[in-house]
Amino acid sequence: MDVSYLIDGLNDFQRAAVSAPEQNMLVLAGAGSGKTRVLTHRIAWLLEVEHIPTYGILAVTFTNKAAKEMRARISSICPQKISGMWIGTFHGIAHRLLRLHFQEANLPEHFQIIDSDDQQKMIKRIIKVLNLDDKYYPSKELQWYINDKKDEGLRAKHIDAGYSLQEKQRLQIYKAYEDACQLAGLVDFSELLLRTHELLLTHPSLLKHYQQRFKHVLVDEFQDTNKLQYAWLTLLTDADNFLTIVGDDDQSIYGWRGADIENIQRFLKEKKNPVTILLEQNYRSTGHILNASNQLIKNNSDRLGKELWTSGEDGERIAIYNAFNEYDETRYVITQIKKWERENKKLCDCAILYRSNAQSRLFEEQLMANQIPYHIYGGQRFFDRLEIKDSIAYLRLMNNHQDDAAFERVINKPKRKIGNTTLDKIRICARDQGYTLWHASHYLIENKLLSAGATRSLGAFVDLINRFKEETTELPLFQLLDHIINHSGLKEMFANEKGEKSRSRIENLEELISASKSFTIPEEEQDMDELTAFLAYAALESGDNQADEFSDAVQLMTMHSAKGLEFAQVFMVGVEEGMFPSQRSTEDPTRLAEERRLCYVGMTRAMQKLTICHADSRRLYGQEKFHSVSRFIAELPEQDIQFIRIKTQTKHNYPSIEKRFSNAISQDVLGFELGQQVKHVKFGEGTIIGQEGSGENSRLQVHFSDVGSKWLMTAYAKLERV
DNA sequence: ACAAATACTGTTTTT
DNA sequence: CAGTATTTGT
Repeated sequence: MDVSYLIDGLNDFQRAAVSAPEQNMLVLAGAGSGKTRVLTHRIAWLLEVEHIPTYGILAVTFTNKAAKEMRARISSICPQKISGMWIGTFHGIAHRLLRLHFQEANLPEHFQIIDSDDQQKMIKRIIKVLNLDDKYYPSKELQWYINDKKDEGLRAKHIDAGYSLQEKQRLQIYKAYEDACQLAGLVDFSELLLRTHELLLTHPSLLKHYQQRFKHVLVDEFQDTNKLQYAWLTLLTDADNFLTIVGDDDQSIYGWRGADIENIQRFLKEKKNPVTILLEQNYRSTGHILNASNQLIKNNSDRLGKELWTSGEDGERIAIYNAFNEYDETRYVITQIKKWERENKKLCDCAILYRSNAQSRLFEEQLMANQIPYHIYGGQRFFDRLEIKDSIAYLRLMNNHQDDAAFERVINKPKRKIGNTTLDKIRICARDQGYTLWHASHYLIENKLLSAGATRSLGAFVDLINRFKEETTELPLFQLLDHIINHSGLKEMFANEKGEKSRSRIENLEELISASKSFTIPEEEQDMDELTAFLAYAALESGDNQADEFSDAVQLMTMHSAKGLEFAQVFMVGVEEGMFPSQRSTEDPTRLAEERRLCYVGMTRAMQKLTICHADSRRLYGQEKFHSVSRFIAELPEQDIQFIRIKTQTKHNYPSIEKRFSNAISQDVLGFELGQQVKHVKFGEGTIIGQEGSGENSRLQVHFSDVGSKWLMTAYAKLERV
């Protein structure tokens, strides 16, 4: 059979990876080295050449987006083989296994997935019900604690509190949370993985079955795996089968949420005869960008070692712009974008990358003011919206009456006269009797333990849910949702809300119904009923966030969310000590190294043009902060960068200084004149010695006796005439 | 049960 | 400073 189409056009190393014999393999794939291509072609190779059946392959990713892309690309290579192949996220695959083996996993048939919001609320309730002070035990911290332990594979019973009272109480909360989830049939994100791991560990025959089935397990972005995910993968491939991991230690930027970079070394040490293949040829960026990125990342120790190169041009040098303040930074970026636009290049090829989300605000404002379309990534996801979660909660409660998280959410939404007093009674009863909230409600009603009014309201709620269930048993999903939204009072409640929100909420509800209408059960999950599959979809899939990705707009996002993307022109902004690296990372070398990797990720997003900005001063938390240039900028080699300075000269063909002094300026620039004595809040007294631009964007050069000459934005510097 | 006042807290995010 | 969370007062 001719399989040349699988390796044609690949470089030697890519080809080696794709056509390697069946073995444990590490593909160390640098940024822009054609990683996804290699991974998908490798899978096609296994199918076509090694004759692995489709069900013999398990491909794991972190995000749904990546899974979707992989599926699409494999199917474009060998369309007839795609069905039946397991491609999914860690959580998605774990969920599928738990559904298939819910009994062995000790879960109720209609168990539900809760997101971290629900999880926090559950924990909060448990802390309260245990009579612990939430001052000493903030739910957020406990949530962290619990997820941390789960990610290490530890349950409450595995942990020894020693003599620490605090640890003892934490464990008590952890335990109570575990019990409450078990009772209610709820599984949080970490639990999906932990449960699956335990399922395989405690059922050797099942484990053996999957080991024999999955001849090859392939993992993308392996540097982001945590301890539990590693254990999961190695357990699954601890037989006559193989594990292929693809990743880049230099792009590990999720250590703070448990990703363990050591997993790569662990793989090399623990797996049988692992072969390493390096992909270093970069098909994305120019020589200057690559060289500078290489130099930067060399400042990290403990790297596996990798150096990107290109056969392409050196390109333009990296521009380093030293802004006076954050306004000037924004102004500069916008000027550059306008210039780009004038060259008839596409706005969507430009990205503004920042370290923290808060930095997007000024850019939004100014882009809006300049009528430049933009798109911000990382907003709230569709299924996370309040109105959507409320509607889904009704679905969940109908599907599984014991779902405490859903119960809490909708019991008094819309208002049905069930207040805190009644709710607390239900919670306490549930705790004392070991019941779920639904069960406790029944108990309280039957034993007449509530006031007449409360009994009536609570009874009405219980009846409502039961009635819904009866009325909708035979309805298709979208009609079911439609029924709930219209008859629960939710729609009315949102419609009566004041302001813009009301309209958008109703729109979202309608979109939810139409989403459910077009929802189809994934092929590999045909065994699930429609409702279960949809609920899982709502919990695990964020809902496509970038709906308008086809519109031509400047892209704004954090450097974290830029990973995996590429843009012709990239602006990295706020590259200052204290911002990037962030203040909190500066003391700890491990975290600093991660910041550096993040910088590396940011830089390697750029294909042609990279601009790095830093501002001398910016307002932060209501205070003016003075930051020095980021050490990362200092680490870039001189021959690859170019410092941009604002020209004092009349590059825009303005009249000469003297002329401007006598006419245009004085009215144009808010009444300041050359030679005028002024006072600045921070810099003291000085003399105006230069001017540039006009109106909002005009700048004045002022010579201060204390700090020398500075360029100031006229509109923001708040200069006082002396 | 709700609005208003006050306190608090400021990386990064997917599932 | 600005946004959220919690507490307070009616």
